[in-house]
Amino acid sequence: MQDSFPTRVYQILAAIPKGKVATYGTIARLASSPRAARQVGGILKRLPKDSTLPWHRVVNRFGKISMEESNYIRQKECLLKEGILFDENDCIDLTRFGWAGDD
DNA sequence: AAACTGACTGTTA
DNA sequence: GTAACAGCCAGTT
Repeated sequence: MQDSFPTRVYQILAAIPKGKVATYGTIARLASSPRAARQVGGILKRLPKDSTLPWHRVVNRFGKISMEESNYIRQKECLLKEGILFDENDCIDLTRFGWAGDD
């Protein structure tokens, strides 16, 4: 496809199965830029207000939410609501909930 | 157009 | 085992 990077990220985001999470690296890889993990975060941070994309399904490679506290709480709530569980360290078990790009 | 920034990641110290 | 450093690359100013 010829879409620009953010567009690809949006489409990948929309493709994350409910109850799964993707790391920035995974999304970057699927967006054909394996080293642009950072940029994925940059895009999510500046997501358009009218976007209804499941941005909350994106965490860092440790399965940990990587943002300031206010949004952190909001994201965690969303994930819990989708059946994603956090361990005592507030980390998601990526071996269980991590999305490999194939459901 | 050039420079700065960052919701990451992998490697070294 | 934790802490710091450096690449990375696309968005923003």
